[in-house]
Amino acid sequence: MTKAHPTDTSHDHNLCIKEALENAQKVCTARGSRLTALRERVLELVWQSHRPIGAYEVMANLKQGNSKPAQPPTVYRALSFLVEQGLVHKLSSSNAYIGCHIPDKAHDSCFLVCSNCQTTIELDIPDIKQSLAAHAEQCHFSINYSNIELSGLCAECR
Amino acid sequence: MTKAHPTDTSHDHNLCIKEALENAQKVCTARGSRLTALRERVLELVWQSHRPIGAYEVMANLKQGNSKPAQPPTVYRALSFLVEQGLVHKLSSSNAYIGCHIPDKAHDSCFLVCSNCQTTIELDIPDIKQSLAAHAEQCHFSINYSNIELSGLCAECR
DNA sequence: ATATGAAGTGTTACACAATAACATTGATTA
DNA sequence: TAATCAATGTTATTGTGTAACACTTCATAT
Repeated sequence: MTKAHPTDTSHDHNLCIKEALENAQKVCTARGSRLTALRERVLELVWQSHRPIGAYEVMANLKQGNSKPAQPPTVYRALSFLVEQGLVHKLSSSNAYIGCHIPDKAHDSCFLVCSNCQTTIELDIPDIKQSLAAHAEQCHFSINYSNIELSGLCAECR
Repeated sequence: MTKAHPTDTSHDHNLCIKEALENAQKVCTARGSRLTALRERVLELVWQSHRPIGAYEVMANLKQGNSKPAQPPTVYRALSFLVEQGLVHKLSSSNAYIGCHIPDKAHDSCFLVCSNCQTTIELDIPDIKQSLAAHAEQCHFSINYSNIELSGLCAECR
């Protein structure tokens, strides 16, 4: 099931961020990968945004905040790391990044992106992946990675 | 069902292209939209490519061929028109365009993209769309447009 | 036929997205 | 502590897409 969404005023999003960062640390140490200060800061910025955030937006926020400013390659490297680790997903239809709620286990997700407010919900839909794999198999095609982005209107906006 | 793929040597792809162009004309006149010379030429270039083709690649091919050279806005406008009309789909994960086999009726598709040879198969999967809509509805989300891109290995490459 | 407005295309310049290549710093480990 | 590799800094460039305005072509009504 999906956790409360950032725009959901009924929850403390700061706590949400804090949990995500702590969880990320746990995940990384368990894997022997390093969540450096920069990477953690970028992850924090991604989580702070209430909608998918672009790389240049992350960069701008780094400059504004108390962090050391960074150039595009630095930001992209941090984001790539986070995506590799499954801590963050990239939405290719908007070139934007969003924090992952279930970074522990590898998974492909399905995203519901509101075309009005950009609020984005991540769904875990194993049954659909099964079904897609079956369809693909009929064409003798084997799926490695699935990118599913659905746009429409969220509960608030419709 | 899916038509023969461009890389399938058992079929005459030129015929394929010719049919697609004729069909496009039919569709457009039926709708009262105009498939101009430029738009038709761009559509032809998209179909000629044996894999999804980028906007700048289309532009380069226009310059090379006997067509009048064109600037980016011109090419993007033509491509946008073709996408609007459903004659062409855009793959957002690769910023590339591919001809649609079933332009007559509005539909969202699912694409199987080979990560080795970029061969791309378009699947029509109404059952999965149903299922996705049902999942979305549980979050009070209504889907307008679905973008499903699956990468993996095609029959040839695996 | 021809004026008129809308749709389409041309052109220039620019904004946004991403990476190549190389220098430097920081963290392990022999 | 020297050597090594991972991470970050830096500069420059490539790739993707659009804003804004000029010009042309097409459809239609008069």
